[in-house]
Amino acid sequence: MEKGKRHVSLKDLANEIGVSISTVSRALNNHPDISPEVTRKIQQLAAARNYTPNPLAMGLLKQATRMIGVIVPDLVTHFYSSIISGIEQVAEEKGYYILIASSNETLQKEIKAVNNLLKTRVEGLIVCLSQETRSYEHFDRLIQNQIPLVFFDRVCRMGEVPTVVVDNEDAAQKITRHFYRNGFRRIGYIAGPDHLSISQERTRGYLSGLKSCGLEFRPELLEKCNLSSNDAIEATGRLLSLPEPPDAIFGINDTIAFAAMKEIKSRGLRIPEDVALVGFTDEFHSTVVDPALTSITHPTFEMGQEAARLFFKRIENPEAKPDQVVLNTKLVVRKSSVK
Amino acid sequence: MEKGKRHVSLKDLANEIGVSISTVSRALNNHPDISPEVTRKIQQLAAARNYTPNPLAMGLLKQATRMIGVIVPDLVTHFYSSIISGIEQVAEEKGYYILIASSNETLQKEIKAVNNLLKTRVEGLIVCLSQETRSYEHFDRLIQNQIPLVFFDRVCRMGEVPTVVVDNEDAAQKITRHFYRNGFRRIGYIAGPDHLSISQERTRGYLSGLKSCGLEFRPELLEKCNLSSNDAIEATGRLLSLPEPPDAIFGINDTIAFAAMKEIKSRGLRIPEDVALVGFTDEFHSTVVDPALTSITHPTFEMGQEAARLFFKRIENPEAKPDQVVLNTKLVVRKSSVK
DNA sequence: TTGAAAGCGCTAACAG
DNA sequence: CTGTTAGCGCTTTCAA
Repeated sequence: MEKGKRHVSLKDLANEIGVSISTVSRALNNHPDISPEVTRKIQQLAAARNYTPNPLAMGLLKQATRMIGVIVPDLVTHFYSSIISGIEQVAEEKGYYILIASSNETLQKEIKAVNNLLKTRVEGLIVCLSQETRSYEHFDRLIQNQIPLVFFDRVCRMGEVPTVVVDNEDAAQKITRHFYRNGFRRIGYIAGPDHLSISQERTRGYLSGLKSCGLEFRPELLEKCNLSSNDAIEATGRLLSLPEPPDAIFGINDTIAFAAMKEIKSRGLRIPEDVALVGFTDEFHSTVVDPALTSITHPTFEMGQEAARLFFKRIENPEAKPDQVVLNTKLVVRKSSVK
Repeated sequence: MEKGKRHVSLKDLANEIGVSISTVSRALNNHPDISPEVTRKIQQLAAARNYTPNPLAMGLLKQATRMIGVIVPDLVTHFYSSIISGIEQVAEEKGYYILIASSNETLQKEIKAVNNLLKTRVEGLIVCLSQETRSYEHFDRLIQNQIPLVFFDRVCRMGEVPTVVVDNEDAAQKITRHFYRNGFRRIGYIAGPDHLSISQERTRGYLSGLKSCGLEFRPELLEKCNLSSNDAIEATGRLLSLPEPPDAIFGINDTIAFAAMKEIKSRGLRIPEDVALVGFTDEFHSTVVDPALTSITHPTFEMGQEAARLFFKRIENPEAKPDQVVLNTKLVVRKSSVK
């Protein structure tokens, strides 16, 4: 290996042994044409020299980079990092790498991430939409060009693109009924932006949950916010300032549940005595807050795994009808919602 | 562009216009040799056809992939994801991508991650050691081969490798003194594995802090644990079961601080009345737990930025003496440590 | 059984 | 001003 070069190439091996590059290539691929002894010798040298095939060269040749782009709304929320871990696990098994980008919940950065990832020649994308995203041209381009695409959690273009979601309507219904069973009657709900699939579905579950309990829907108890902590705090404030404030609230995700908890406490109200609270959060954080938070836990790691599996299915069989995987959630009851 | 091909190449453009590939290449690079009108025409077509240079080809040619490998102990802790965001931001400015791998706190996966990332021809690595790592051959190989390497938070081979850390000794001293000032005298400390730089340094700060307050060091108040939640719970248990248990505890990181909080509460003890608690955590989680947790906050995002900057410095000037950046922490006092 | 040559997409030295 | 050629590392015909 010449100095300055950090990786051994087939050429280096070929020169050292005194055979041609193609012989080395074949030997390393266990091609039957090459004599066993030559093969052995070459493989030994390759191991000794720490040879690994250059993925750039392979990529050029095969037009396949073995890289998947993953776009999430943010990196620091446990929900997404856990999903990423799931994706990574399955990808690794297949010898793929993932390139992670964050949209920061903005459409602009999402579009940029799509473009950047495509520039790097990822073989396809696994995406959770940003909360701002309500036009989908940047994804339609991919669909037209047959670039493998999978959505999870916040999805669009279902039917054209494989998706992994949880049964959001069911989850929201479970929460509403749980409140009812525990004696709460003025059930408030802090939703997200209307155009998000998860928000719509959970709102639907909230409404049908109320209905099935024989409760009337009161518009003032349904608050909306963008998914930021600050906005959620304000939304909670509005609910609590109502002439007849709710005796129970559920927040559409992690961020909102915690924000609501902060705001309730900061007003000197007790949970669950004055206001019960349920959120969508993970196991760990739910138990560390006080009172422990009743919550819908997502099977995040599995969501990631499933998304990756759908991705590979897509690569292997691009023409097949896209799958729609729906995972189940679990309502874990803790102190925050039981008087 | 032939069908089936997902990306336009110089050749495609060249054929379409009827010039040579090199003319197209030069035009796109604004080479002065090419006539202005030809340049304009080519650039227009390239834009229309959505041409982007193939990074694989460039990588092959230039022997530079513009990718950085990042290895962290885990992905789901806010501390690391926030650092990653910082790295990513600086990398993006330089037109670099990062490839993230998790060691899962094990040496075995760390070694594997190093090898895998090198296989993909990343230009170098930015790493936080796993808690198990006490032998460094896998990094020495990189150092010998002049492959750019930066360590952050948990570091080794200082002097040979640029590092970014916080002033851990100072931080631990701050905590100890804070306890003392607030009337606590039996100050317990839950450390991590001995071989970790952060653990050593914080222990040193704990000891010097005690000394400067005129307190005697009691060995039974210094507990060790691996950095898992369960182990931290046990360590806390041991402290609390002491004949003379501590009236204040500080935990070496996020995970441990939360675990300690759980264990203290589960024994029916009050914070801070029975036991005061201080941790190393981020802003957000510190305020959502109850009581709000006094803590040392790391400038995580800046740590990431700084690590990336050191990395590029290394690439640009491989011979320079490696920098050792030390960032400051802040003690944010909340309810958990003030009676 | 092995080698030579072409080609994946790109740049740069060399010709014209 | 533009085209030809070689080469980055690899696989795969085609020849021998």
